[in-house]
Amino acid sequence: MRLSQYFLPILKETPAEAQIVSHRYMLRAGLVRQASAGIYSWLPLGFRVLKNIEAIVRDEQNRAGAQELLMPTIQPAELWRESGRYDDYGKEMLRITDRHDRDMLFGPTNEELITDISRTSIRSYRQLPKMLYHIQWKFRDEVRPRFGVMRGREFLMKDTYSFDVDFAGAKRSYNKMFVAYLRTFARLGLKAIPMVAESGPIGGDMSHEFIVFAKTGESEVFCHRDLLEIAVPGDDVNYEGDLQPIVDRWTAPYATTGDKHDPEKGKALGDALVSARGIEVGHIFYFGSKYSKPMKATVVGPDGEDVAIEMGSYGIGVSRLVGAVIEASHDDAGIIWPDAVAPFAVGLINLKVDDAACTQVCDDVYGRLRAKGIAVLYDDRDDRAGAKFATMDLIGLPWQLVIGPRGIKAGQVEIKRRATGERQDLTLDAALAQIAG
RNA sequence: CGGAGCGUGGCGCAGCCUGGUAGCGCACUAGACUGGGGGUCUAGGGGUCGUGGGUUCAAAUCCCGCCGCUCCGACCA
Repeated sequence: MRLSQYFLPILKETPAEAQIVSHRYMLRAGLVRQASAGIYSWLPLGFRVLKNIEAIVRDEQNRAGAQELLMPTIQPAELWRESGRYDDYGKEMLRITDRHDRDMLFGPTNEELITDISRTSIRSYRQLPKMLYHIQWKFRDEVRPRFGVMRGREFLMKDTYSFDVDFAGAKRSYNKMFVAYLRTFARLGLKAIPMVAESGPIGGDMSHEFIVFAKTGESEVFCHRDLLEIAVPGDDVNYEGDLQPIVDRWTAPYATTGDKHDPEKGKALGDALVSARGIEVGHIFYFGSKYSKPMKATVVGPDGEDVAIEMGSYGIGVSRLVGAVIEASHDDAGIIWPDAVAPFAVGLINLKVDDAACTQVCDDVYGRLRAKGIAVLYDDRDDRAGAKFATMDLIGLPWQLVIGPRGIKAGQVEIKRRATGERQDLTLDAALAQIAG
């Protein structure tokens, strides 16, 4: 993409409303624009990041055996009356009335819908287990939206729901998602630690929040430092095998969010205790028959008796992750995108567009990179070198390829790794080889 | 939902206290000079001062209502 033609509204000054670093950079780098409190438009650069994150989330869900579907944003109130949540949910739920005066709502979550789907289509235990997910916009009418996309009212979320005939099956589903989440966040370049979370109405230990450390995190968290060093399951992980040892390994060390912290246990860890602020990027939990019972989602079991389906739900805040990644990866000059989510892999800087030879080389390099399938943002604008460097640093592309008349004379180009700031003068071929990695 | 604050060209702000010609920086347009870390000069365009009412000869400025947005707290992926 040629920057001269790209829609990238960069802000030199920080908008007054942005308090935390990810929000500031998302506005300044032209990723999003606020439409209303807690509601954002995604501009081209931000949209690319959002889609990259979504693709990784999707890939890992599929790998774990979950199947994608898509449920609507607008739901009938009727289902929520069945589960009893229509009255319980309160003002966070945006209620709507259609032209026929029917009560509708903008979904804050999808348990009711998915339970309705399962009860009409899954009749026998032989059809289980199943894991279904969707990636969809949700709306929660937060009293006080803040921190940009980190706590918006409208947000993109991946929700998986598992269906099993008994607890042992539900546990296997839970473990699959546990492992999938470890892998997903690692691929996004994040170190996310599973922590014991509020277990909800069912109790037990099958509820974990996945937390990313960040100075601006919204809640205080505590964990054993060993958790920061455990290797994430690799591509070869077998989801059909026994995942319990992996889960045990990750859940053995102490790790909990602030509200469940036990100071005694913390003290016992001594130097090994890590206390930090964290951002919740995922939450998995088992809820048994909480919805299947009232909504009569049952299957015929092996013994011919009806049993309520055992369910769990597993969320990842996709849009929130854009903010979380920035919180975890930035410096004073701007964003530092991990390779896996970067909107473009390379920023190509033409230092002197009115130098015919220089532009010739840059155009050629632009073509070669694209031919290799490498996403490149080509700064072909007639602007000062300094301004171009500052823009590239702000938008945080992993590689900068800098080409100017001076280097061309010496047979060299400069590549800069955004994350380290390291710069190398190389021949063009060597630079391209390095970028292609 | 409790407490606090802010709405003035696209963005960041001053002006308001003490009523009297709407201003600055950035961005934008044109030209010239410049050219390896957010350049300089010249000349321009763009604002019914959130909105409705009130006071007054006169309201961005004083008073009241409403709307929007932000911050602290409680709450939440």
